[in-house]
Amino acid sequence: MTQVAEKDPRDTRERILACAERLFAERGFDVTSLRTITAEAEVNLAAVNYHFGTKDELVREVLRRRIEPLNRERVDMLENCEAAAGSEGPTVEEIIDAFIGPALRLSSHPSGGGRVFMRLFGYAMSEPAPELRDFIGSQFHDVAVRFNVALQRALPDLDEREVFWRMLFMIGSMAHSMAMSDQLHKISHGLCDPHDTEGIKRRLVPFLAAGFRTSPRETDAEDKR
Amino acid sequence: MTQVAEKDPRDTRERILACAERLFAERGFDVTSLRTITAEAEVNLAAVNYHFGTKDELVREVLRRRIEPLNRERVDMLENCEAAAGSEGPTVEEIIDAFIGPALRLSSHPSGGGRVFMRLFGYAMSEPAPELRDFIGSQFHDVAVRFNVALQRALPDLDEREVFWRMLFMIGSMAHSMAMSDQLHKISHGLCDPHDTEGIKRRLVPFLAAGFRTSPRETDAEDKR
DNA sequence: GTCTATATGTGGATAGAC
DNA sequence: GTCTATCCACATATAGAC
Repeated sequence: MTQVAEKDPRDTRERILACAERLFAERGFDVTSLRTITAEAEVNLAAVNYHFGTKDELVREVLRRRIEPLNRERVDMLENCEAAAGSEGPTVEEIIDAFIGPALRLSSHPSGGGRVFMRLFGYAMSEPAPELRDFIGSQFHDVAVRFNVALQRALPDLDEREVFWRMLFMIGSMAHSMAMSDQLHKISHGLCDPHDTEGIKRRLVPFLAAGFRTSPRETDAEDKR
Repeated sequence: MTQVAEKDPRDTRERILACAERLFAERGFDVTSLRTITAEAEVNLAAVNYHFGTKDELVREVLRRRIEPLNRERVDMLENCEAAAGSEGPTVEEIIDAFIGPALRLSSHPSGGGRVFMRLFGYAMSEPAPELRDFIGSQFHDVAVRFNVALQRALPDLDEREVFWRMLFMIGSMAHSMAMSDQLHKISHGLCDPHDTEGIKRRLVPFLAAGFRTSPRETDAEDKR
């Protein structure tokens, strides 16, 4: 009957996930050993294999834990602004914001780990390991399709292919901005503050919206040879 | 006096670099062992340490070998279009093309390795290892400054900070398009051909130019609170 | 410059006691 | 669920003969 809570059985598991996330973000998946993770989390080495089976499964769980709620929020935001917009549909800015906003918001969330994941996220997007790429691709497939449809509707001049390309550009600029977050301050000689996620969004959304809105005429002309 | 050329001493070194580049791109720096590289290149394991000292130095040399000529070409193109444009300076499109064109051209170069490096390049940009990040940053520093100046001149409405952010977005979309090149075909259900580097450029340059040209008014308004 | 052999370290994973 | 002890594979790097 003391005030000290008895050990939550999920505590170990959560501590492993939190430390793994941070270390993966700082150093990468491969160079971070299970020994480093368990030492940092102050849990036993064997606990990882007990809770997650293998290191690969731990990596996937670290990613899944953030990506799933993130993508849920994206779809929620998209549906909300679609409902609010009525028959003419939401603007390009609103759609882009529904895609980018949740990711940037996560990174400024006070509950630790968000900002850490921002880097991890940007990094994981271009991880070469084929199995991991496939895993990440599968996590994003439905959302990508959902936003592609919404963008095609908002931009009737663009065909499906053109929207795909431009979404790739959008995801790239977002992921890169996130992956570079800790380097940016130095590179820009203090001019850009990577922690200012509001500022990033305020700059990125109009930048991308202008890109999406530009006429595809030039490319079409050559495609039809 | 046979027609078989005697072994070029640089041959071993070059074969190591070529195989390392390909394997790094396919699997990542850390998981690719020197043993895999030397087996593939059909050279002795110890040859790596003889020619490059350490694995880290091999990694840097693989990157340097492509980045240095790439960045030279970028600056050359920029200077050429600046000279041709006269006093009013080159257009945003020309500047963006000078930055992105050489990278995409490298990827479609017939001499093998180019397309491979495209993936490696996109991947290395967001590699978390701090030493490698610093190395890559140092390789790009001068070029980044050079293009920042050129873009500021072409876009007098933007201040240095805004140009920095937009360059970050540009680099992100470029690097990501390159890193994703082999996945894109699948994701888009065959709609997008990642080998079509001309097509990428034809889509990416107008997309980015429109983003760069968009008015920074909204962001300024809030910055000045 | 190239090879074999090896020193030396570290990794992931598991068996089995508690 | 948690721990210790350990197995075993594989890594980088080097010493020293050719």
